[in-house]
Amino acid sequence: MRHMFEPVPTKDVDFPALERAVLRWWYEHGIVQKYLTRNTHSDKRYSFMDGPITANNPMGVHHAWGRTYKDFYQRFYTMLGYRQRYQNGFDCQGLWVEVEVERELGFTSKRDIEAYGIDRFVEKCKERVFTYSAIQTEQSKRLGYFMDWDNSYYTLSDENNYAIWHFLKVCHQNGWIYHGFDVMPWCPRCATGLSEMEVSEGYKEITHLSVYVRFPLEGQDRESLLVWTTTPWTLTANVAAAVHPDLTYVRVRQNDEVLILAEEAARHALRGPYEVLQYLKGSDLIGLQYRGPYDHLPVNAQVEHRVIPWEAVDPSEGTGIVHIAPGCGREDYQLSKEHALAVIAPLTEDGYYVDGFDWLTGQHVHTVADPIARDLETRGLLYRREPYTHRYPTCWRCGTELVFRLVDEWFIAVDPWREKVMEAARQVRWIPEFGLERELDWLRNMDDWMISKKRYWGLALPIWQCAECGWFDVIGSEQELRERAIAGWEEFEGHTPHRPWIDAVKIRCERCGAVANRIPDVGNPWLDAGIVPFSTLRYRHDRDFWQEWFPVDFITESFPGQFRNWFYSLLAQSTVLTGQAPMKTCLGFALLRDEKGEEMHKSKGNAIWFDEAAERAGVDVMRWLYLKHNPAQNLNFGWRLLDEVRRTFLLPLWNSYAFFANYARLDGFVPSQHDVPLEERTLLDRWILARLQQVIMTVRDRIQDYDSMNAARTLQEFVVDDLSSWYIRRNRRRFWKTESDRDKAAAYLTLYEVLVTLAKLLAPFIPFTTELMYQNLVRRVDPQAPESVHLTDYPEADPVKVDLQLIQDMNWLLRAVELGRAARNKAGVKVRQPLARAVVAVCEPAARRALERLLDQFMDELNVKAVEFAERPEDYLTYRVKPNLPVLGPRLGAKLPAFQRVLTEVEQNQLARRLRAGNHVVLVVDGEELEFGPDDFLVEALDRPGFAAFEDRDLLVAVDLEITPELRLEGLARDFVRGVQEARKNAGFEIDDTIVVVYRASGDMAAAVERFADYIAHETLAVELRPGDPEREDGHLEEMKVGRERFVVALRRVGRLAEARR
RNA sequence: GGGCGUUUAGCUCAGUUGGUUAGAGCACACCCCUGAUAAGGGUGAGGUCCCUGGUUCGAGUCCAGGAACGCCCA
Repeated sequence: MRHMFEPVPTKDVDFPALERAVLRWWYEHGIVQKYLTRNTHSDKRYSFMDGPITANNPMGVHHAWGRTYKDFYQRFYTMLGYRQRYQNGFDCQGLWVEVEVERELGFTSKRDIEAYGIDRFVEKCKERVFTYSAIQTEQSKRLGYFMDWDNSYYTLSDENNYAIWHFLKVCHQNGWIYHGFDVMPWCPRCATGLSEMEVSEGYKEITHLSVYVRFPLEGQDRESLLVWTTTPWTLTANVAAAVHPDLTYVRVRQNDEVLILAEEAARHALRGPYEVLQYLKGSDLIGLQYRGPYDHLPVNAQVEHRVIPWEAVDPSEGTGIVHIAPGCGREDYQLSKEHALAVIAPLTEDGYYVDGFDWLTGQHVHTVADPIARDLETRGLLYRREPYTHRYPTCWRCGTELVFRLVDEWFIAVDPWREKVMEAARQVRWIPEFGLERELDWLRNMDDWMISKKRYWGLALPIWQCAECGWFDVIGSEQELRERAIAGWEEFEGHTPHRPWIDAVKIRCERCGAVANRIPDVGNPWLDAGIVPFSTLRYRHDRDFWQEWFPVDFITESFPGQFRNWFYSLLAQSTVLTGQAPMKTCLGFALLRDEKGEEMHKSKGNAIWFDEAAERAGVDVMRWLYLKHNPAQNLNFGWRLLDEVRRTFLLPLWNSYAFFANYARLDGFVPSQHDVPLEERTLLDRWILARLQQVIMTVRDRIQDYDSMNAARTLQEFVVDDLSSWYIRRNRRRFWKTESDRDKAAAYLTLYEVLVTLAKLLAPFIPFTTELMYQNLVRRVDPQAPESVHLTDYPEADPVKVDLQLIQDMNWLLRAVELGRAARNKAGVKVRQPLARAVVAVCEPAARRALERLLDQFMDELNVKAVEFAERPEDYLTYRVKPNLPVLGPRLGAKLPAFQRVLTEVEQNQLARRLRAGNHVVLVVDGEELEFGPDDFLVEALDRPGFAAFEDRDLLVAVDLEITPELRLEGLARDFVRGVQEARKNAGFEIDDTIVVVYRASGDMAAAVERFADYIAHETLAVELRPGDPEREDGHLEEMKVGRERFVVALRRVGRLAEARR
């Protein structure tokens, strides 16, 4: 028993339960640790850099996709003997964490946080990060992800933060860091700006009061530009009016005034009759000065208002003249820089008007639309008002309508190094290839990098600024800060470099000598992630180590978004510090959607959580799904798809493995006790081994090219088609025959080799299932073997076993078999019914040789007693070509009879073949050459009487349909066997139970059972087969019907074959 | 407005350097096989390979122009 294989269950296999057991075993036996250290002394190294996962929530199935790639490629290189770091990373800092903590604490604004205490709040953020990084670690382990989990990096670490300080210092030394302004979407309730991503989540249909307003021209009497806006509050900050320079505008007289607007807009903007006085081009209006609607406010005292050009003006809505308020709109602000316009910022953080706005000062931005409209009306500036419904951004947290607000922020100028970083991007191999174009497009067009955010939890930007004179400096390290600190160091010492502790430290203004404070802003979180190739590779402290691992060989992340986030920050920071890209290959993958292709959302109820998927479907199924998928394509994830993977791949693999293990166990087969040289094995044995070598070569090649999709497809095809559906099915009898001869050993050895090799080949894909296979197949019988499949070497192809000729020959056989089955199918003769002969017509000598070589397989598979080769396919399948009268009638008219005569004279088979190939033919009808196509004819295929044939290009297979009484009895005997086998199964007998069969049959069936009794007994493991009265017997009773024949059997278990054998 | 991608069977997708008659899975119909397989196989039906033009002996594949959809940027 010691060296026997374990039995393998095949009924209702609970893969998730098996996986949990394997997982436990791995960690109990230190397998992961051994995996991590098995190449410690290798001179080959493979450098993978993990993009940090946001440690803010449990893992989703979309994370599992990326983490499967990460694990997969690292496992492959481990099995190839490469030394690696296996370091995972967590992204810790940023608003996303703050938002969740705010939610936990029930906060709604920054004021709540400040009241609570920034220090306590920041600690809460850290806590949350550690909570979820621990959860994600456990989930990743469940995924089978082998990493050095105790060595994970956290972007909140001191080292990561100080490494960014170093980067910013270098930027500052180059003079790239500056303080500037920008206009951004702002939630007045939360008192914070929102990123683009946040904004895009919160669009709603909202109806606003829109107004048409007169901007009276300077020096003209009762003549105005007509402008339209959906945000009346911004009129208080108006400084310009924009027109499209190429568009046609009109001056129109209406009542006692003149209005100017786009010609195209006049019809929908104006109310009542009007008279066009003049047409002009937009460019004619540029430079005109006008009186703004709120010139009388103190803030507008010095502001000049004029008309400027803007190509984006669209006359299909509004008036074709756009009101410009640079302090209240993003494009407006951009235009203010181009045209040197004044910038008026009317709002406080909370959305109230600041001083200088007269009666509006102290009013809230969301309450002033109507008062402003009334005010304009009173002063004769309102042309008309109109409710307007549009999609408008709201805060995704609290639903408040956003406004655009001018804020002061810190930037890194990018123009000085834009070209260099583009060059670095070109050094990277992008998968898919279009990744390069995307990245270059972003790099070409990106604005200066805004690195500040007015929040609490994040990188403390190391910028100290003098409140007196505006001087600022960037601190590059903790040492530098300590040296330059003039106050607050004691307060800070012992804390992480975060707010609020870091804020206590002051330095001396080098320009005016005053005390300089750290600016209160925190950093952009992509700085945190982009510095990782430095911070985690000891760049600041151990350059040799860094040199060894940098640049990294491989990174992989979901690409939508990352071109302007991680990929960007990686390239940018590395280019600034080293002038080169930090990675050699970047594999991007698309988005994970639900089964219908829609985005998964908690609120929609279509989200699938990782834990749920792992427990319901199992992670090997998930991993196979991910690895088999085309990464460039969105993945429509769902239960049906997971089940399909289980059914179409994992089960056939498992059942192949179970077949071997269970029979080898019964036979007491021990691989090491047998040796059958290749040349003594059957053709099928040699064929499956030859195919296996091909598979090894292809799979290695595909993985090395980061093409898991085609590696997986190759393997699946091999497992399902070659191994399960062909090799094992064709060879079953060799395994369950009772004699233990050399042929049986050859079969076992062959299947064993294939399965063990497959376990290793598949180990990086499906680590759990392959471990189960390996433990049973290898470790049970060879305690000297590596302890785990994940400690073995990746298989290498053995050139001796490659046999291309045999593979080619087998392909001929497979094709011929298919045709034979199709022919039987056509005639409605099932395969279980033996037939006297098949006829094969082949043109190619190579094909005939191939089939002759594999003739026994052909005969057995098609259940025929003999095979003949024929020269002329038309002897077995002839064609008749008939005119397609509804088509030809109208065309040929009176020539039709002549045409029909011609048709009977041409060689029908040749004509048919040409037409079936889609070719046109020329026929001479009444002395005229006419061309005809396949649609002009009806082609009928006729079998030779007594035969059924099927052909495909250069190969035809026909079967002789004559069923002699002898053949019929044999067929019935096989039906009887099939019935008894079915009954055995239904009775729940073991495969090696021997039985007594009592049956009742009549007519031909009775004759068949009698005639083939030995055969039946042998096939069904019946020690006794006796006619009688099944109803009165003990045991399992079953009634069967085959065609018109009925029979009843009773089955009783009497012993076990295995006992008899041993 | 610019960039990138996608478009192949009802649905989801493969399709190598241009090369027989364009494939798979799901779904549908009929049939078959099965003591490893609650699996699987065969056949059928289902195609304007988005459109137009070009290169070529030959284009789903290469080139040009266009359309629809998606993502990014403005």
